[in-house]
Amino acid sequence: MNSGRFTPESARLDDAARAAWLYYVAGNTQDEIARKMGVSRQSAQRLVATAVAERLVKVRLDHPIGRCMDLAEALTKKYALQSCEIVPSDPGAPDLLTGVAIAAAIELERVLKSPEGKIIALGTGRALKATVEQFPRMTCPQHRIVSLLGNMMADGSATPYNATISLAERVGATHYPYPLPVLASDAAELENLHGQRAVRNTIALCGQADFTLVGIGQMDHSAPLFVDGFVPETEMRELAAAGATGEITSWVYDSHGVLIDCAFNARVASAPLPKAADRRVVAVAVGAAKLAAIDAACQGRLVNGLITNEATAELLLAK
Amino acid sequence: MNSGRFTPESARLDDAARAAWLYYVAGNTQDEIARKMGVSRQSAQRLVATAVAERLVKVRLDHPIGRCMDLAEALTKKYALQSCEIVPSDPGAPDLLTGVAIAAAIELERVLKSPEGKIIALGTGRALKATVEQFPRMTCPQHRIVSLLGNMMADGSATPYNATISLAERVGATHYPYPLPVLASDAAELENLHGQRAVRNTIALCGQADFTLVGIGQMDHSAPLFVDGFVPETEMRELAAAGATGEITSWVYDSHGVLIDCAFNARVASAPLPKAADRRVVAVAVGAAKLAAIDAACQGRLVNGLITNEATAELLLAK
DNA sequence: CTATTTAATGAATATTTGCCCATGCACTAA
DNA sequence: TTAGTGCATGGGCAAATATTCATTAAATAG
Repeated sequence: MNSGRFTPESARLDDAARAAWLYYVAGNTQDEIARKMGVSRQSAQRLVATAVAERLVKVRLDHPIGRCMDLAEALTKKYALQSCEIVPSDPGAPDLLTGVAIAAAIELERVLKSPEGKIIALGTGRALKATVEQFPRMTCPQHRIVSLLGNMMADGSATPYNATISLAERVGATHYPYPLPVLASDAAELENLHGQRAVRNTIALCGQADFTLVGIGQMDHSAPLFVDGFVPETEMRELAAAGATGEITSWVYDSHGVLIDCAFNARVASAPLPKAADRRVVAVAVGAAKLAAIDAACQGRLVNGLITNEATAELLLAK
Repeated sequence: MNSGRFTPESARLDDAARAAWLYYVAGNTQDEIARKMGVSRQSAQRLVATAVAERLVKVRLDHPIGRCMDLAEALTKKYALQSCEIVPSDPGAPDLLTGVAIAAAIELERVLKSPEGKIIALGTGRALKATVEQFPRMTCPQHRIVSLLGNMMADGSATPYNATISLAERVGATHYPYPLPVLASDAAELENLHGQRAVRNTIALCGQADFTLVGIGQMDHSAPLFVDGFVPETEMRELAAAGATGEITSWVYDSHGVLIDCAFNARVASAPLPKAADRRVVAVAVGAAKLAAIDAACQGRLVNGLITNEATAELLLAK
């Protein structure tokens, strides 16, 4: 079935999807698929592999693993969370994002399935990007998806960890990107930027969000803010000295989850973190490096929901 | 790590879910899972197999083709078909023939790629014509292509929906047109026509066809037989009164797919529809107007293969 | 306590899958 | 037209997975 008749690219994906269906849904061997589709066994293998690589194949596990449920309950109690989801860890790869990404996608899906139009606010980062990649294509134009912060550096270049646009594309919703850099050069410029009408509107939407999904950044040498080049090493050291423990949408907080009153936070252009306790603000974060940052964010009620994995959950409870 | 904390059964499923998670989400080999969970490789394999058998693992294909394959499977079951192919619909043009034409051409191509000489029997109509137009030029003179019916009207003029000749030209195979009108004026003339040596030979070939591809005609006011002028309005009304639901190569059948014993069918000059269940008889048909006709043809086993589109398939299943 | 049945285990083996590489075909630029 | 480049193809083989089967451990009845 080597249909190269229309656009070759979409035909290739069509065939890949078809092979993957025969493999995963119908339970054929690759040999049978090869015969049925009229290609060689190796080609059939490549088609199946393509479908996986292109993320056409989504696997999810429909079983609450007892250990994870226990951990979720314990964390909910410890931090007075509204929701907590723990996925199994791979002991060999405790920082793997796929698992939590699937869980977060399922959570998000639940919100987006609602027939009433909702406002979804998203942060940025690797965890958010992985979440959106797990998201199936669906049609729900009734919702609005808004970005909590920009992903531009001061010079206008962008980081690739933008979740809002990809998610909005997948679900066909209207979306509101955040048309500012992450950091202003000083408080005066910031005021100027925030004066723009479109920006004010976007920030207002963020405040009304029915569901807010963010990542959590640590503030050590492996900090996303530092690694991605938003903050130079000198400033990182200053922040560390001021007690900076973690960061959500660039707002830096201390070990109790209280925003630090400092020059850096005065330059942060992101939307304010939602205060209202009745809105769902969920963090997706995994890894020992983020431990203190996650603990602080939960303590300080910066978030009221957490999606993480078994290994991280155990460390949090041992803290 | 075999947590035997609660009932042994739920612990077993917990372990199965965990193993499946490590396998499908984290991408471990069963060997690695065995080491991590402290069991033998075989046990790890059994855990993964258990999770699949217990349907804990849900695989979803995030591609339009996936939906089509699900529909194909459902239709195959509903009508006990040997083959079923569903192509995506364009919601804006649900009756567009291009998609099914490509699918039918691919199906045909597979048969013609065989090195042994095959006999291919073709009907007529817009769907068949579109199919042949999608057919690539190839050289396979080992096959014989035979027409299941004529396309002349009683006065000798021809409709343009002839597939046999164009297909034979494209592949360089010998072909056998059907040198009769669609309808004889009465049973006596028909007997006379069928007595011709060439006609008898052609009909015999049709009976031996390895692959038969036909269209399906509806029998309402938009019926091809009526629109193309083979049947006058008065006779259409008579046929409708007799329960005529659809038509394949002009043989008219009722809502259960049983040929109607009537004056019209007694005048049909086309080759008999293949009876043998071991020969592949595939219909190409699309559109809400043809719904009842397709349903009846499948029910009555007039065909054992179906090529249609998503929209039509959904309507058929809802029937 | 023993005999019998049942289920679980891992060794051995068969099947299936993944990957590398030589080959050849199509396309491009000269 | 031709040489060059890239890319899909399928053979061959190693790795991974599934299955079979004999053995052992656990459960149950007598």
